[in-house]
Amino acid sequence: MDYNFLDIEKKWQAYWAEHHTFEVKTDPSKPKYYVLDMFPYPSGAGLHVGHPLGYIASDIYSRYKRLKGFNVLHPMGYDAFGLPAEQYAIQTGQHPAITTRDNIARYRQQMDRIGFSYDWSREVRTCSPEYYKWTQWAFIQMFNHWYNPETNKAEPIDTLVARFKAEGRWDSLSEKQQSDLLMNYRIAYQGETAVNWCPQLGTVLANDEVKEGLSIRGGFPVEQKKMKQWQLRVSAYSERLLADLDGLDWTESLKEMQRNWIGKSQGAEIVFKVSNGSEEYDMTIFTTRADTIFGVTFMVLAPESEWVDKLTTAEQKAAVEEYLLQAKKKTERERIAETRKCTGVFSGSYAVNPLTGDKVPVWISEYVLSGYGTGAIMAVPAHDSRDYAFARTFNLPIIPLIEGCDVSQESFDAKEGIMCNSGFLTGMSVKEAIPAAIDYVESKGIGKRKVNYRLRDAIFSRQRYWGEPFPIYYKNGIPTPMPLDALPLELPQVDKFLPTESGEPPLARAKNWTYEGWPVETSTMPGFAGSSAYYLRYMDPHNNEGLVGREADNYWRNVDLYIGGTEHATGHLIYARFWNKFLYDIGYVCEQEPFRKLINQGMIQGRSNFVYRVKNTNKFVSYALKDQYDTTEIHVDVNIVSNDRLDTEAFRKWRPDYADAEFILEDGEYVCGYAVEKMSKSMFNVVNPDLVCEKYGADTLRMYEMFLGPLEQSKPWDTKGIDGVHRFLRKLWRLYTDSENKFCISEEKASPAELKVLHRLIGKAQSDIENFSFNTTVSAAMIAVNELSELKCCKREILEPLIIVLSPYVPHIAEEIWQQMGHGESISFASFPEYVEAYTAEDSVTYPVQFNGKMRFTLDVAKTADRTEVEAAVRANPATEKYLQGAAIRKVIVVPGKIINIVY
RNA sequence: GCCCAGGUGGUGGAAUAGGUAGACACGCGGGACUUAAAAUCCCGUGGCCAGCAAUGGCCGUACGGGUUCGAUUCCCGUCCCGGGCACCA
Repeated sequence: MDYNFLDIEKKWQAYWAEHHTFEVKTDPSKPKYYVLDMFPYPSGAGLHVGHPLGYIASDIYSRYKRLKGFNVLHPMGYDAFGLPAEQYAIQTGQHPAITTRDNIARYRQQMDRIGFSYDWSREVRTCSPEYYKWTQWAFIQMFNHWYNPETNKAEPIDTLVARFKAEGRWDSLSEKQQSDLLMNYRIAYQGETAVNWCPQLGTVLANDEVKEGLSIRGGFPVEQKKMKQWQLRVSAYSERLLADLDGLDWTESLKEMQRNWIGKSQGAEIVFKVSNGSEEYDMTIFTTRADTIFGVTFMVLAPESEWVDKLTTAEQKAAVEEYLLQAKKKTERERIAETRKCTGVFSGSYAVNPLTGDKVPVWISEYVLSGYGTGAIMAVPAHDSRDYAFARTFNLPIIPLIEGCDVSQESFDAKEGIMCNSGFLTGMSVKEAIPAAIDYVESKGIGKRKVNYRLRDAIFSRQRYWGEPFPIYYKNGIPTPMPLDALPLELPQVDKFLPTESGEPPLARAKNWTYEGWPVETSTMPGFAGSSAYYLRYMDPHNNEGLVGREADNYWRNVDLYIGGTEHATGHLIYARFWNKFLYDIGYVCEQEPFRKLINQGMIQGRSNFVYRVKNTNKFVSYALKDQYDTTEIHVDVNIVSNDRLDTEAFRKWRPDYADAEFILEDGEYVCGYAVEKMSKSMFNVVNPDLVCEKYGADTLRMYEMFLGPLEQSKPWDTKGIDGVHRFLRKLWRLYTDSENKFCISEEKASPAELKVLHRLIGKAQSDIENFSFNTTVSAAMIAVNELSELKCCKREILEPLIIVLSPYVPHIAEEIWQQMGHGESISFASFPEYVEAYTAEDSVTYPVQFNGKMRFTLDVAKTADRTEVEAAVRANPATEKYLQGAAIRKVIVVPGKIINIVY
């Protein structure tokens, strides 16, 4: 074998590890660059070829930046707390720490084989006490701070206590009352809230852990339940989280996702007088369409609203209670299934429209959410489709407010047109009427401008074992943080990982789960806790004094390039930004934003293969003939299929049922069908990177994953294309070796033609990598190597820069060649070659010449010629005369360097 | 329903401050070397039509219009696929 990738890769991976090649230190003499991958959850299934896609891209970029003279921080670790290990523990009794440790070992082995340039001395695991000490520390900081809306930042809770004291609202309170009061302000606080409760998992889930009323992990039903939970006051940061998006180098679609998630809307709060017949109240509602107030024909309360009790009249009491009961019984899933089915009940009370004085009924309906605005709305059926549907169902009046709009079939929701039926607003456009209406209610003292956000506080408790324990104990029932020197509060041993018989979380099973005799919090933190500040820990992973030291933070600052999946858009990426901003507020870190540039790598999908079994037989019919039979489509392991041709012998051995399978072939072969699906075990389409490395080598794998297509795009993995890349590497190897596989390199001066090939590649590779267009660089490299091998070039002057340019992509082969060339140091310490136009540039440009847009011939014109000289040259050319056939030229269009078009 | 991204050969994909569409690779067909296989190398490969041939013509970047000497690229409309949000007043 000529190019022995197995030996080469083994050799250099060992060399890098032994020489600590990729370990970095803060070095103020060099510019820093921080490249981060979203760290993985180490699942039991190991890595498939889809997982390393982003890691390969970030590794290439890291290696490139090192060649460009940057001090590159490129770390890796594990997001190691999580449900699968815990579920496994419940089933088997195996401690999640053991499962996790084993899975991590497997991940590490698989990653090492691909030749990543991680600084493993900085590895973090979220489940290790040395790490989660700082997660707990941050939680205590959040507990001890409040958000001051005047200064727009977090401040120590003492400043708030001082205010209360000054206002005389403090000293008279009991300790318990003081604690309850402060809970309303703390950034990390405990509060009663409706949560997604999953009985089967025995825990609370975040919204992004629930899909269509089922848990993402396990697919169990999830119901709404009111519970006292730890929460993080993320909503306080809404405006900053929104505004600071503008300065980030993220894709527009991802920023848009976050903007929608934060959901800023500007409107007004307006006060309506409401009366249940005996008592009158002021009820505040929120609207973005103050202009439509003349069309209010009823009001609606959320079923959970506190107004429901006050406004339900004696006559309606039975009906309302019945309705509330029905609403409560419904699971989230049923509510979703019944979307747009109108339900509701009349409360018996009436509200008075503050502008018209009209009396309108107050209804109660599920379509109004308690968590947004004030949990009560003014309904304008003519101009809101939800109000419209409700009005139609319950036969409530609909008053159109915009000239010429037709509301007989549907509402007119657009914010355009001229107002009518609207008192002093009549005649204005909607755009004028909105501020005019708000100005009016403000001047009358019955309302004010108001901005609302959809972003909710994050629920931070999970009733699980495998997470960070809260460093909180209950002194006389008052939640109290532990002193910092008590951290880390380590996870205790428990006999089982299930909730207790009385429904308490698993930590309640721990013996002596107390602090100074007081009970300790039994819930644990959610998955996003550990992943919210891990990028800071990498900067200074062994610091015992703090999460990150000041010097390290000042040097590394924040992540320059973050690569990971788009599935974290509204979870991790919001929480980490929030967490970072909090640490910034308390003066702990020097940057407001954690991730400057973000790239979302696409998913690599599986390419599944099918065989077609003739029903009730053990015969399998080839793809083209399957329509002649009644068949069942069956997934077949892609590892026994090559180029869609089934290895029939391997198939018989695959499963006992198929041992005596018969085949109906076409042209002597069994052709399989295929489909692009998610890569998963159940579809038998998982391709393991270890096997690819075994067969083709890590360099081939790395390059092929890039060659597959643009990084951001989802694309199917198809192993058959890998041969082309592998062939390229062999060709590259042969540039440097003779027919006996002996290394040979010439010290001769390079020719202009050779230099041209090299310089074109350098130019392309550099601009491509800066644009993260890795796939086209691979193509350019193939072209360059083809041309050089045609030129039989084996000169150092060409081949040395060439191998440096390619080294980020194929580091093992590059190291080997670099060493063979006589260098003592790793190629990682080389510098990226400069593009120098050393070859004699051609002195003429070849123009394609078009006639009325049709390409006819080419013309060489001096490079220095300007537009008029080019035009003169083409007019004088005899071929022009020939194609004109006597017609007169109307216009000659010359695009310098590109094209000439003659219009006649 | 709303928001975002996209639609190019048999396949993955190149090329967009408007300028020879299909780079590069896979697959396929043919050939060379070989006892044979593997490996390697060479030639062809969007469709249709004409020609013994070199070659020439027409059509082609989801569909229909528009702007332009010239549109995969810009504008308007339609259809389709993917992603996100989904009673947020």
